[in-house]
Order: sequence, then C-alpha cells, then structure tokens
Amino acid sequence: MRADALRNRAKILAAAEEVFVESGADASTEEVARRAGVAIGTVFRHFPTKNDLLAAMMKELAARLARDAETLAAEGDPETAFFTFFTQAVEQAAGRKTVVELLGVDIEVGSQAQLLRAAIGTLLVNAQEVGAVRDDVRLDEVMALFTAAAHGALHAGWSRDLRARTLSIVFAGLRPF
Amino acid sequence: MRADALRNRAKILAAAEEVFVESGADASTEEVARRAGVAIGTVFRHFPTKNDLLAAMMKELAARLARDAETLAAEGDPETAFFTFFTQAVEQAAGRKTVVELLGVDIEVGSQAQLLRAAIGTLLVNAQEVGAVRDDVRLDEVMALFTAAAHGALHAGWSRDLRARTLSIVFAGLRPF
Amino acid sequence: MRADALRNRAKILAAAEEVFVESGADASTEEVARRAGVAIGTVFRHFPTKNDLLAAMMKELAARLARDAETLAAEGDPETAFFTFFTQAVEQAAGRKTVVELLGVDIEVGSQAQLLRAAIGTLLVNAQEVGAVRDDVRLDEVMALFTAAAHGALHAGWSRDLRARTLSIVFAGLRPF
Amino acid sequence: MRADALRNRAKILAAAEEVFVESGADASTEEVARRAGVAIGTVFRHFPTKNDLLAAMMKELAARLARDAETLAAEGDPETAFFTFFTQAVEQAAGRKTVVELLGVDIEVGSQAQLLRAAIGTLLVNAQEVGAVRDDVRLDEVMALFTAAAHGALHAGWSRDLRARTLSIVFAGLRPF
DNA sequence: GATGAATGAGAGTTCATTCAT
DNA sequence: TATGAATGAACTCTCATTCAT
Repeated sequence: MRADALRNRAKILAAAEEVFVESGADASTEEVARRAGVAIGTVFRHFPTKNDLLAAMMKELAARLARDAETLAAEGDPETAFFTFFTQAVEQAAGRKTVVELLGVDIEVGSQAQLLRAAIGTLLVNAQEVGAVRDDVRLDEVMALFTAAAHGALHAGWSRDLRARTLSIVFAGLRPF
Repeated sequence: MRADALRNRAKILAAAEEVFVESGADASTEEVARRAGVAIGTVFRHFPTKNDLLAAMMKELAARLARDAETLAAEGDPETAFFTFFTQAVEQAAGRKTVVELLGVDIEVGSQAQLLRAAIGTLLVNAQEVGAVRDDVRLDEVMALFTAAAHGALHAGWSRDLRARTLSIVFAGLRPF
Repeated sequence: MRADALRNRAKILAAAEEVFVESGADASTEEVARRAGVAIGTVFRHFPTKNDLLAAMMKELAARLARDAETLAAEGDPETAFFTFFTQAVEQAAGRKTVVELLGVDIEVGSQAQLLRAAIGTLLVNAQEVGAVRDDVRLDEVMALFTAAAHGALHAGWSRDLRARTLSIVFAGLRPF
Repeated sequence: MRADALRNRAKILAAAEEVFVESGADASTEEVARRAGVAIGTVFRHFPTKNDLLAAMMKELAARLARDAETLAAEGDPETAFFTFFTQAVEQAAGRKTVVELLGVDIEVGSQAQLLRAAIGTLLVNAQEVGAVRDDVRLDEVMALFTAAAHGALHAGWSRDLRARTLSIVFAGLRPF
C-alpha cells in the first residue's frame, strides 16, 4: 500500500471514530468521507462495506485498550493496575460513543478482541493473586461489567461524579469482604 | 377520541413494542402498521413522528416497570423487593430489545420515567432501612447500574448464568460489608 | 388497488417499455420514473425490484403477442395466419428494443410466456395441417427462429427490405419442398 | 511501442475476451485488468475508453472469423465450405458471449468487419456457383441470418440439438428447391 | 378518522476514468 | 510506461412523511 493510501486509511478510521462516536452506528458513510476529506469512493475502496469500516474501527479500539491494559500490567502493583484500567476505560467511553455501542455487537472484531480479553484477563489474575479481587470472580463477569459500565457512561451521560460512585459500587462487589 | 381510535392506539403501541423489541429501533414504521393491522397513515395520525411512537412506547414501559416496583414494595420484605425487582427487570431486558436500547436515549420519556424513578427510590429506601443496602448508596447510582445491567443483558447476549453472576457482583457491591 | 394506483402502474409499464426499448435493459429505473411522470419511489412501490419491472414488461409483451396470435388463428386460413404472425412480430420488433432483448433472457416471464408459446403452437399445427409448413418442423425451432429474427431485426437495424428478404429465406426453409 | 507494451496489449485483449465472454459487456474493466495481470491504469492507457477496448476485441474476433472463412474457402468444395463456416461460427457463439452480443452493436468494428464480410461473400459466391445456394440470395441476408443465429444460440441457450434443427431449416431455405 | 399510494431525500455500493507516485 | 489510489456521478433500493381518496 502506498504512503498516501496509508495516510488516507488512517484519516478515514479517525473520521469514522469521530462520526460514529457522535451519532451512533447509523451515521452515514458519506459523513465519514466528508469528515475525512476524501471522496466516498475512497472509503469504500479501503472498507468495501460499511460493516467492514465499523469492524476495522473496533479492532483499533480493542487493540488500543489491550495496549493500555498491558502497559498497566507491566508497570505497577496489580490492584492499582486492575482498578485503574477499569476506571480509565470507562472514563474514555464517557467521551466517545460507538466505541462502546459496538463492544458487544455482532460485528466481527476478531483476534483483536481476543487480545483485549487476554490483557484484561492478566490484570484480573494478577489482582486476584494479591487478594485485591475475589477469587470466585471470573473473566466473563468482569468483561460484562466492563462493557455495561462503559456503555452506561455513554448513553446515560453519567456525570464524572456519577461514574465514580457507580464504579465504586461495582468495585466493592469485586473486592473480598 | 372515539372508541375505535383508542383501540387502534393500543394496537399500535402493542405492535410497536413487538416490532421494535424484535428488530431494534431501526425497524420500519410500516412493519409496525402491518403488525397492528392498520394502515400506515393511521400510525402517523396517532403519533405524528416515529420518534413520538418510540417515546410513547417507552412511557408505557416505564409505567409498567413502575407498577411492578410498587407492587413489590407493597408486598413483601424490603430486601427481597429491591433485589427481586432489579433481577426481574434485567431478566426481562434479556428477552426484549428496544426497551433497554431506549432507556437513556434522547427520547423524552417524561413524567412516566419520574414515576419509575420514584418507585425504585421507594424500593431503595426501604431496603436501606432494613439494612439490606448500604446507606451511602444513592438512587442515581442504582438507576445507573440498573440501566447498564439491562443494556448489557441485551447487547452482549449475556447467558442466564452470566446475568446471575454479574448481578451477584453488583449486589455484593450494594450490600453493607 | 385504487384507481390512480392502477393508472400509475400502467403509466410506469408504458414508460418502461419506451425507455428499455430505447436504451436496453441497462437504462436506469430513474429514467423510467421520469418518463412516467412519477417519483422514483412509486416505481419501486409497484415493482419492488428493477427485475420485477422488466419481468412485468415482458409479461405484457408476451400476452400481447399471444393475443395477436390467437386472433390470427381464429380469423383466416392457417397458412396466412402463421406467416403473417411471424412477419408482423418481427416488424414490431424492428421498432422496439428490449422487447426482444429479453425474449430469452433469464427473467421469469412465467405463465404469460407459456401462453405465447401455446398460441404460436396452434398457428404452427394449423399451418402444418394444411401443408403450409413441413411436418418435421417442431415448435422449438419455430420459437428459436422467431426470437432470433426478432432480435436481429432490432440489433442489426435491418431495413424493411432486408427483413423481408431474410424472412423469405426462413419461410422457404419451413415450407415443404 | 515497446515490446512489453505490445505484450501487455495482447494480454489485455485476451483477458477482455475471456471476461466479457463470461459475463457480458457489463463486466468491469477492473476485472479485465486483474485477469490480464496488469493494473487498471495500463488498460486505460492502451484503450482510452471501455468502448475502445470492446471495439478492439471485436476487431480481433472479426479478423479471426475472416481468417477461418478464407481457410475454408481455400480448402475444399464450396458447398461444404459455406455451410461448415456458418455452422462452426454458430457453434462457437454458443460457448461465448459478448462476441455475439456485440456483433451488431453500435461499436465501430471498422475495416475488420469489412474483411469478414468479404470473406463470407466469397464463400457465398462459391457456393452459388456450384449450385449449393440459391442465386437470388444476397450477402446481406446471409449476414443477417448469420448474426441472428449466432445471437440466438447464445441468448436462448439453444441446446446442441436445437441449434442443429434450427440451422437445418435456415439451410433448407438457402438451398435451391 | 382511516386508508394506502405517492413522494423524495438519503443510504450503501459500483465503476469508468483521472492522475499523483 | 506502469501502477493503483482517488474521484464522483450514477444506480438500486428504503423509509419517514404527506395527502388525495
């Protein structure tokens, strides 16, 4: 792929995130093209289907989150890592939209999502090893709570304060008694 | 409004719930009309806009949930009432669609939503009075968790088992230590 | 169906024949709508697919030809009937286009085409009974020659004279020695 | 023109015949490029327009047919030559597509078509000289029947048997009584 | 009031053609 | 010269909304 094509691909993905975040997955591909400053044909050359565009966007997001998780896991103590990641991701979701709207949709996110799941899995296990999270909590529930919280932070327009209060309840539920 | 008009209004609302629950908010108004056994014009006479139809549907839902909450509050012990309502509502959400998809959307649900909020508020206060829920938990967080869980039960297609496990964490977070 | 809807259906079919005759099956549905004096949505309400429109047009044509064949069969002597029909149909084709372009395409013309085939079959049998056409000629070949001639009259823009000369060769081939 | 450019031109023409034969004239130029193993730009450098590409292809076809006709004329007895050519060409058409679809379209085939016409003319005259074809038959009609039959063999998907039967009628019409 | 046909903007997608690399 | 990315008009089809019947 040529340099300019790569640049366009990136511009389109960025625009897609912007647009879909603002208006949900129903936003038009045309709008994405406009925002990216390319013609509509260019979008479809890179992503033959609107769905492909959404999927590519999700992959990027998942990859980004996975990287964040890995970084946190590598850095500090497990307890902080786990709860920080959870909090950060929800904070980010509060400013975005589709991001979360899609984190569970039928779109094929594929391997990238596995990576994210694995990364969160690591955070969880580490946290459990130091006794920061109950042992009977499984990754499935954590992912579920994660998605739900992110989704909520967005749709209900939770205020920063409400986000904190809601998460603190979830965190209390995850901690040993 | 004439008797048959009232009947039509009801038929349309019922059909709308059916259709939107099955296929999400993108389902066509035409399909609602078909399901209701009326012509498309009739739908638009009762609800001048598709959005109006969705809003009316949500009002009904909120009212129904509020009634459920009140019934539970009147019936048994506060602890059971509170957690049962929460669980039931999420279970219902798992089988429906729009219901939740809209529980936070920009649609003006209005007074009916206030009723629901009030009803849940009662459940919460009662539960707190008997020490089943921590005192520092506020209605806002409960609503937030409620919506998020309902949303999640739906989008991620949580299995019955996962729903139970996830809620049990949330409930643990709500209970006093 | 309401009276005006019926009128529109007819207008659309007429326009479709006009347009497709002029420009082949690749002409745009939009052009048909314009020519019919209706909005594009109206065309698609009557014929949910472009293919449906083409098929409906073909049905009409086949029905018309079948009627012609029946009339000729009922009227005069079998020899004249058979050769006149063949000639007339080719003459008509010379002024039309898709009409013929489609007389063998994969479009489902259905029962109407059977009718046409049956009607030509009658003409053929009658002509054979009076010894105007060789007995070993079968309907299949007649249909094949018919379609081919019609097609040719059109695509190659055969002049009236060339049409006559070409058909006279075909007719000679059909007659007993 | 450089050697590699010439080679590309040939590859493109070959690919074009393949592709258009398989899928009709609506096939995309992109597909031709792919099949030829060149980039789309290269196709357009050699043939500034899709139409030009089609025309060039037709020229090739006409030339090839003309060569076939000349070979047959040089080889054996005129009667066999004439009818064999006719039959062969129709047989070929049955397996191809655009080939015929275009044999009469508005594309400028030009001089090559004249060659083909001349070659068939020779076959015809020879056949008439030995009394295998009626004297009053003119080249125009022969070309007309030829095109029509080829077209038909294709569009109507005539079976091998039907092709034979249909041509036998045409041939009977061409022969003296 | 109810009907359902008509409207037309807009969506996703394709493809001949151009032009920077 | 070849490449292949970009363009944008055009196409089929959908659907909320209007309005004559």
